[in-house]
Amino acid sequence: MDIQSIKVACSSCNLRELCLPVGLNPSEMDKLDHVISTRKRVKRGSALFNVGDRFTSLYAVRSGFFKTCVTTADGRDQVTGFQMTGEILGMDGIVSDHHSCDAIALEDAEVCLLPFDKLEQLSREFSTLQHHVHKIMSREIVRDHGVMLLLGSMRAEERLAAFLLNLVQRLHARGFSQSELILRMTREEIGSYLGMKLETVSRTFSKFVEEGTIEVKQRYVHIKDTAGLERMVNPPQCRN
Amino acid sequence: MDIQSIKVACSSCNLRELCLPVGLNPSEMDKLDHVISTRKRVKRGSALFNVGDRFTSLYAVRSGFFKTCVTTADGRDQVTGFQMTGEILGMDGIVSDHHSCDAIALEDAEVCLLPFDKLEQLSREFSTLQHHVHKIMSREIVRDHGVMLLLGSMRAEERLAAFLLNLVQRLHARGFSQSELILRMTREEIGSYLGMKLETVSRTFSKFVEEGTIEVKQRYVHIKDTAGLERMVNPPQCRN
DNA sequence: CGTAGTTTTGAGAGGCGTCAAGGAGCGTGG
DNA sequence: CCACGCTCCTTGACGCCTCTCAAAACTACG
Repeated sequence: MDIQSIKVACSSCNLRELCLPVGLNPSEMDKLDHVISTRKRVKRGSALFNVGDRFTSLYAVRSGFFKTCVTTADGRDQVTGFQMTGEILGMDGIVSDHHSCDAIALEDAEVCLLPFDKLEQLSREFSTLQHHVHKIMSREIVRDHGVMLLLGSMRAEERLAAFLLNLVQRLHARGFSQSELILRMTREEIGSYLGMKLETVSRTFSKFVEEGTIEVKQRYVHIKDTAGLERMVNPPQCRN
Repeated sequence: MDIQSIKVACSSCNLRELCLPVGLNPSEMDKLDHVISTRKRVKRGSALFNVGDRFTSLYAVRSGFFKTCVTTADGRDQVTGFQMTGEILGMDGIVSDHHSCDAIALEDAEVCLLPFDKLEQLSREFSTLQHHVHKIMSREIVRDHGVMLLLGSMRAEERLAAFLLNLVQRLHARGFSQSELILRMTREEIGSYLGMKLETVSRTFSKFVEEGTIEVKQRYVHIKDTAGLERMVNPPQCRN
């Protein structure tokens, strides 16, 4: 059987509570199964799609970890997000029928293809799915606004604290620890996402370690003082 | 007649080439007219919606100028965008049924209400509108990614140059000059959007004036050297 | 014409970037 | 099993860009 086109079904997927099908009833789920039929493997370091690729479908991360990034004419690039299990990729491509960012797998990954024309067609048939698609796009917009806030008005420590808290929170929602995580990206990629240089990321990690807030061993991070990180992001007593 | 609920029609609106109805045929436009029936005036300085307000509809800017901004717990806020004629506001509210940012009119404004349930209903009836709604949301996502790039990897001069170019380009698409504009926002609001302090914004304006790239008189800006600004954003010969 | 809001400009400080060197982890091949 | 090289990470020294604080000028508006 061709590994590139495994037959799959949302209805029997253990991610259905996280992914596209949340909130659908069995009959709706059944219809969705007809739309989502193929998976695709992406090797670590290779692209799910690149800037300029024709947009045909959204992708749901089945396993693995992705980054999306945009690039300037002069070669600087900016990581715009990290996507994990159950999250949806590719919405940037709808507006112009072509992708406007690269999506790179940070570890061997598998995605479910959601052909967009079929998704639209099914959305016209039942409003639950339609509204759900709208919510997913809206969530992305709200998330982006949060990143803009981070980039526009936080300092290095606050950015990294917010980043770590966001990561563990998402991992926790997937059944992982609230206090331990393995970073799937390099310091440079973290820095690109947070608008700082990799040296500053490294120094800030070291500072957190000195303060006893976290433990770090390479990609492994143990958050010893969640409240401490939260205080960094939202200083409680400077409210005016 | 109540000024708060003017009967309106997309089909006879002079913004139909910029706004929601682009690409619809006459019969589709006719259906859209049944959904979009009311306008609302918003005075300069007051809010179209605030964080936490219940989300019921999108808004199309009919006239005037808005900013949207998010706020941290400790009172810092970040302008996430400026919206002008023909642009759509409110998509942040879909995901949680409540708005996650404030939308403030920077000058007396008028918006058309697009009740979202009716918009979804009509979207299910014809795919042109459905796809168009998706495109509008996707465009917002792509725009946000651009802002993230700007905030994450550009210096003050590049940010302001990119900002001015973006503004005139959008104004030009609305029939205004390619080289002259009136800023509707304060230096502080520009700074908040671009992730810099108002003093830095002012200094950077002054620098551009000294270099002869622009003329500035308060809110009035005349771009004398568009190519010069473009060179600032995309340095041509530093490619690797 | 006075007052509040906005903008400009200056001086000084500090956070983060830049440049550079060294170290740790990991896969590959002998 | 160890050596080697590669990538990634850490740490230091220094400099610059931007922030902070402050004062003054300008505009708008009542």
